[in-house]
Amino acid sequence: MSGDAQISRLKPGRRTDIRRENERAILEAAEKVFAEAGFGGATMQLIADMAGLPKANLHYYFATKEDLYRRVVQQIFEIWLDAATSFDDAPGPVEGIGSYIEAKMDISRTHPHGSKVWASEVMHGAPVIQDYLETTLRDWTNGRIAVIQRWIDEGKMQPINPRHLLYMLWATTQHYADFGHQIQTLNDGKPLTDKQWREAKASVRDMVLRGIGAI
Amino acid sequence: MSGDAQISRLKPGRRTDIRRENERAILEAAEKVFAEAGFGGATMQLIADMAGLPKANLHYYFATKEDLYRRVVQQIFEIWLDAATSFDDAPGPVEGIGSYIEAKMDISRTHPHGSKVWASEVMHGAPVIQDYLETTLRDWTNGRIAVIQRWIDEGKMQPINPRHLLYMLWATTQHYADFGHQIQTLNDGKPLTDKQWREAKASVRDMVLRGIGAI
DNA sequence: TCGTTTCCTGACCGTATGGTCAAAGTGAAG
DNA sequence: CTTCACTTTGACCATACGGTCAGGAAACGA
Repeated sequence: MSGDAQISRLKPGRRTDIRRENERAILEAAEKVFAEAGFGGATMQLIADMAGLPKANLHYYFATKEDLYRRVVQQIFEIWLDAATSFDDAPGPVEGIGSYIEAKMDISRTHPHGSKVWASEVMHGAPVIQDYLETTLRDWTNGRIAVIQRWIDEGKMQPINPRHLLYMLWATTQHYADFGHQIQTLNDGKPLTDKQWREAKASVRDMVLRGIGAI
Repeated sequence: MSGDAQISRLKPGRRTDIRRENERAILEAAEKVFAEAGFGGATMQLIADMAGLPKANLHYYFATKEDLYRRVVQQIFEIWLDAATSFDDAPGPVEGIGSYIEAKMDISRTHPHGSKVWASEVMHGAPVIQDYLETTLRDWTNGRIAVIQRWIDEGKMQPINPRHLLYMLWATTQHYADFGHQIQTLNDGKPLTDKQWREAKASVRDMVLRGIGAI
């Protein structure tokens, strides 16, 4: 944990805004702390400090540490689901999978903390979001597998196993968030520049699309 | 954390064996607990219970929780380094990268806990093994990049960015360990069978090798 | 057998953490 | 201004955790 600056907290304004603004600041701080320390290593005190609130105030908005954690995990899950819309209404794998990769790479750059929290949650056996895996994610996966299978049947790509293609998409894109520290270290300790991010996206896109015989 | 059985601990035997056997049992239990709970969530008591030893005995062999953790992380790192020998003395990418993928997929199956501990460590900013990243891993990476670049120059594969290929190799293979729980859930809650593992390995291998234009 | 080193372990300690609570502060409606 | 619901907060509590220690048990060499 480095000496990070305090998360910005805007002026409260109206009564309704107070709640929304404080919840937002808490969630933003929590996402960062959970990502950097894990659920067990994170402390409510640290989250409170980063959000610029007394610890007792956190428990006013979120009853328990687990409640707060659950909300953070749900957030990234919904962001990822949204990113998949491009998948469906695409004529073929080049557009569908290509844009999905781009979207997920963008999220890895803009929401690295959320990605890490998700990864941590799944690695620990998904104690909090197991039901999501068994319902929403399972349905989503089966839907996408059907789309990919259709593209295969239409001869638009090689007859690969759609399931393992999905795993490859998740693995390669999220790697840039979850292992961002390792990547940065191997990049002479400096974060990837805009140009390097474009190259990363293009590399992943090209290798995957060529890998499935779509280009 | 599910109600896991106790780690097997063989009979002590001679004086020298006692130390080796107990350290082995502790490390095995620690790997599992750190993987399932994270560093912050893991407790020495739980590791002790799983190793079948009193907590005070853990501190006899490992001074602190961090010492124990460091040893666990080093273990998986060395296992991965060993798996890379196949990379060097290969005539081309099909053999070199192909066998590297197979080796890393095998490790994901046999050492899922270690892989998770590594992932967790890197996600948290590598507080314990940062020096490894900056020395051993960086050197290793540069060496492999040189090999890949040679293959490209020899026309044995497409001119992709070697660095991003390495990231793809790490991401795709380790995904089967780190996100094993998610994969199992999407596999009707059942662990992958031998046949499914073979298919996973073949899928990753084929997609990657085709993706770099090696097949 | 005896002395010495290594190993074992229950009891204990200081600290940090998640969570509680009562009392005070504050904005808006009437 | 008064009222009332919403918000804020310092002080506090029970618990759990990492780590310590002293004394006993077991293995080993002579």
